[in-house]
Amino acid sequence: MSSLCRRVRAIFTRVPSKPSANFCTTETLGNKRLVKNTSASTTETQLQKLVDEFKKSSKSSRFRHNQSIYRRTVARLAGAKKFSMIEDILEDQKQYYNISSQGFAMRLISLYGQSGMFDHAQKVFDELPELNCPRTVSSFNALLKAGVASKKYDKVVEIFKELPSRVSIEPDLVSYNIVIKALCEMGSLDDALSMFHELDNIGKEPDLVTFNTILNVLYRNGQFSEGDKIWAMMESKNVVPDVRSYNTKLRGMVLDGRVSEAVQLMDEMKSKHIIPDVFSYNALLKGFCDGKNLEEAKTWYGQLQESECNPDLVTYQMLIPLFFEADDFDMAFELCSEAINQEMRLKKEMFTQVVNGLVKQDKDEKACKLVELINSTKYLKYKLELPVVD
DNA sequence: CTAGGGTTAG
Repeated sequence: MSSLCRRVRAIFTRVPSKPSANFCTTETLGNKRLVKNTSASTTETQLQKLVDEFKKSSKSSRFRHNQSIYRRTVARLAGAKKFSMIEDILEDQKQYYNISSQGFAMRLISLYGQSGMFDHAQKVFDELPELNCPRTVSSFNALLKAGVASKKYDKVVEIFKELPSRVSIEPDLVSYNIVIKALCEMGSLDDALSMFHELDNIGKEPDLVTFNTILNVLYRNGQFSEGDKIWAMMESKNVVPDVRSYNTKLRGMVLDGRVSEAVQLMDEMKSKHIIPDVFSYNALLKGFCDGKNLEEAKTWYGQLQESECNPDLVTYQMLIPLFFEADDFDMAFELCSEAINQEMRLKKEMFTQVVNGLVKQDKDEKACKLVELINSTKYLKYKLELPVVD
């Protein structure tokens, strides 16, 4: 291998926590040789352990009060597509008396929704009376939301149409907001808009959430003047736009190529004491990334750092490619370092590009520094190989 | 003590 070739090599290797788990076994199936990595089954075992621990812990009512541990655990299992494990955990919860408290039952519905298991969510809703839990508009809304979360938009619309009369529930504004959201997500913009306009007829006033949902779908789809009309309607109804309203408008302007107007809108927000958040900054940064405007991107990244909010994964996923594609590997290096310090889970490929670019520009010291920084982290699941430097 | 709705990139 030529030395140049070796120099630019920065290959990622998986380093398991225990070396003994590193070996691969091969087996033959017909004429194919399959490589079976034992770390897969290690994960399986770990997750099963997690499930067992969880079920044990949930005997304690104190544990059951902890919402976030439910979310995190279920999210992790869903990420690994271990749906039967999710079922195992959540069905197990039904034995506890507080399932009859509406909040706890709704949590199950919502957790099933979050995992994409809408049928299970629906089953919990159907079972509520047996669980001594009254079905109300709140649990109905939890079910609708579960449908949106699991992207079963047709189901949301269907349930909204037929279920209330069957179980005598009166949908409220929250129900409408969720269904409007579902219609937006399934691309039925016209239906979403007609439901929005129909609110008036049924004696319901759209609120901030309704407006933000509609504004988002309009601006996102390039219907800028329609969005502006809705914006005006919102103000005429004395619904005060919040940071999310502004963010959706910022993204609209950027999508429309009006980046300097977006900058002005940012000033307008500040003058109205609406503090821009990381979504606001990301919206502007997207504009500068699309326009390959490195200087403005640097400036606004600086503004973001000085602001009360922090850059997030989206910020770095936009900015790092902007700079390495323009061969500004020094800036890419800075961004990577900051991202790592904030424990951002960037893809290994992104780091490879930066390391390779640094090596290409003979910035070996930085290249090595970056690799060492990555390898010293505990939160990243991969390791980099040090570039071979002459 | 546990409850419901709206935002970004790739």
